[in-house]
Amino acid sequence: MKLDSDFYLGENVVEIAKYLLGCSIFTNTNGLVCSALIAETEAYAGVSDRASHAWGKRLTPRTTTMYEGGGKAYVYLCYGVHNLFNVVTGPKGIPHAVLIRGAIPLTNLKTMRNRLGLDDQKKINLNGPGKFSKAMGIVLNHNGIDLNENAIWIEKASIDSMPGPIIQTTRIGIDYAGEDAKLPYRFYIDEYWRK
DNA sequence: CTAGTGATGTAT
DNA sequence: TACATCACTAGC
Repeated sequence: MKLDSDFYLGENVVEIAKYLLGCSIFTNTNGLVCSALIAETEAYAGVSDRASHAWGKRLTPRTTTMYEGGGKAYVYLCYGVHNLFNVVTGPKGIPHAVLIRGAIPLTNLKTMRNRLGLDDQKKINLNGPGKFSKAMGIVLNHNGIDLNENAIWIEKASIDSMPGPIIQTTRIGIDYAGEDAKLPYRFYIDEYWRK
């Protein structure tokens, strides 16, 4: 069952980032459906968070999606190479987002291997936001799409996919954010990887 | 450790 | 119109 559309409208982006751990994310790209279990997330807390693209109420062509209200996909190109996927959360006008940083492959591993250029036997590692998006077939065109539709969606964790201990720590790759780089807005499921 | 990548934002 | 920057990854 897809997450309720009201869920994405929640005010507390940090709580949402944590809750998304253990949920399943699905993509249907060019008719190829893949799914993975969300194992690592980061919260970006809107206008007051120096690490956020929307810091200081910045509203640009790129960040418009973040202001459109929870339940949208915010996808942007990082380092000219990687399509990073975020879940927009919060009420309309509040540009909160959760970056999906890592996942465990669940279904259609063959398609993921093809997209990653891996051999048949090789283990698929989605331990990084760029790799996650690449394997799932998420590209810039997905920016702004509705997560209640059928291109990308998230389902609630089932009882038997409930994760073990969750680690809460600082975010990656945001040294430019000054004091806000110390905020404990990153979450991951301990048993899947440690970094 | 370092190079590569190109859209995006900000300043001319 | 120009230029610096970047929520990363692969390969030493």
